[in-house]
Amino acid sequence: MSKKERTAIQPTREENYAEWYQQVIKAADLAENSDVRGCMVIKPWGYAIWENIQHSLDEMFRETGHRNAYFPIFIPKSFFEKEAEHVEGFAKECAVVTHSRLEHDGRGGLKAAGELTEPYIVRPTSETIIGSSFAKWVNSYRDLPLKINQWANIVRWEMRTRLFLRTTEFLWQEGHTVHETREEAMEETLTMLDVYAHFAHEYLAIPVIKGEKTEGEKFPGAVNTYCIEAMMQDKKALQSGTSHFLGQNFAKASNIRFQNREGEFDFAWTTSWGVSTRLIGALIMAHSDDNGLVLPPRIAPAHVAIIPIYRSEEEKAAVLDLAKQIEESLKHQHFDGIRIYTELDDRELTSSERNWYWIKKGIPLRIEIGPRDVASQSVMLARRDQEPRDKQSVPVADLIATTLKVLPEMQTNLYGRALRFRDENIVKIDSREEFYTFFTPQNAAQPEIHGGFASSHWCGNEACEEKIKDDLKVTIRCIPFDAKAEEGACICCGKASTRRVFFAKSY
RNA sequence: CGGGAUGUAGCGCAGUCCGGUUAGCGCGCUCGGUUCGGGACCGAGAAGUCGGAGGUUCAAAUCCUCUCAUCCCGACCA
Repeated sequence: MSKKERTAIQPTREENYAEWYQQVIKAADLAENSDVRGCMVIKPWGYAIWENIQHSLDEMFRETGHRNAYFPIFIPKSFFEKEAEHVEGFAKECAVVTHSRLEHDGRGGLKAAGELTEPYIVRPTSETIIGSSFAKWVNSYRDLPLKINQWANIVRWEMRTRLFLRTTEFLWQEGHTVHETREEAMEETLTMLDVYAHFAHEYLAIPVIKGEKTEGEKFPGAVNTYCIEAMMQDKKALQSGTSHFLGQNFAKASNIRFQNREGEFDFAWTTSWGVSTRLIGALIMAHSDDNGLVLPPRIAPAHVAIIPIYRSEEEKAAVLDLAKQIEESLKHQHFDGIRIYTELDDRELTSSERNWYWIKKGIPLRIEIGPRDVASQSVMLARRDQEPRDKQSVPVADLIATTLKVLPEMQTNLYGRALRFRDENIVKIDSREEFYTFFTPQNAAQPEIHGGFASSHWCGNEACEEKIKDDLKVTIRCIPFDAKAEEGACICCGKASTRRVFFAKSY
């Protein structure tokens, strides 16, 4: 009780959250910085998580009537200029291609040559380039709705980057749809937000709050932006996905028109929505602990690490024999429709080293098999959602049944844990003083640690939002959908308000 | 982009203030042996153009200038 256990990750979350986050990524070997400023190399274990995210989401997109397509990475500058707010929002973070070739500079190096007549922007988002195609594809109301998704890479020249959370280049999906009516486009916008929320809940085991962004926080060029917001373990908010109702703004900019049922021309109604590799950052910060990554089974690249333990060659033969037999039997199983992947780790390392290796990588289950187990025809089973030394002996005959029972149980357990944490850290605050105290760090040395989410009244005035942002670096994360109509006073100015919104510090 | 810090072996660091033989330490790695069910131990060994460029000096990891990268704080950021 008294002696503190050594944790696999140092510092701990408590000691230095930002550094802990970096160390978890390193220990799990998810990604690393590259030689290109702000860009990451996503390593196999991290990329496999992204692929799982892709597969699961892609099925949901397909089921909701979307089809995948691909559009150019380069966007002519003139396309970009068509939507004024859009330009305003993205201009400061665009990579611009101005030349088409390299020539020898006569000093042993190369210089850019072949200046383009019109510069290309490396896509920071694709509304405008996709819009130009949509304008050609849409002629009649019979062509609608048009529901397209693209999996792509994006470049935004951010000043400050952090692995997965904000990188110069990142991977994402962007849905772009075109509709005949405002109502239909709005329905699509909200449907896709639901898909994201469902995905976060069911696969990432992360509870999210669905809501609408304020005028100040919405997507440049959108009429309405909806989002899912999640709470990380440092109690900060992470915007995990957005869905935009674009009205006719982009249709007008890209000239997406169709002949309606009366034979007249109408501008179409469009939407766009996306989630990115940032979700991996959310996953890390929602579940991981001081021993490293913790992965919900439904998104984990592999589910069971099998760790044979032996001394002599005879022991090795017997133990490996059982290990292989177990691997064989497990890897054809499915839980929740997901195929179980195993990792038989017989590297020449001590068993505890191999054990800790997989703990740090967040694999849901570890199975240790030693000579004693061969004799008793049982194995030791350890769950990543429990302490490293909590293990249970399971007869080989029951192993498949136990695995199939435990994996979904862990998924539920992780969600429950995250939900409890979040709800414990959402506080209704009605006094301005209390609000300021709540968001003022207790310890100046660790300004990261603060209260959580505040559910407070807001009058709807942008000036109040701005004031709170300036004073506390706290923003309105969203106006939640499930907010009940309620009389109250704005936390900032005291004027009448009709509903609460969520305030928090965010990533 | 502003303020601060850091950059020395694969990783983590000392050495830099106050310039001086052959640049150290821990982990990791290789070889040999003992170990192995909670991050093993003993012995031997390999590995570094001190982030890069330029300068000062008889002499630079150390001083000066510039530059690149990373981290933290800010500004910025669907």
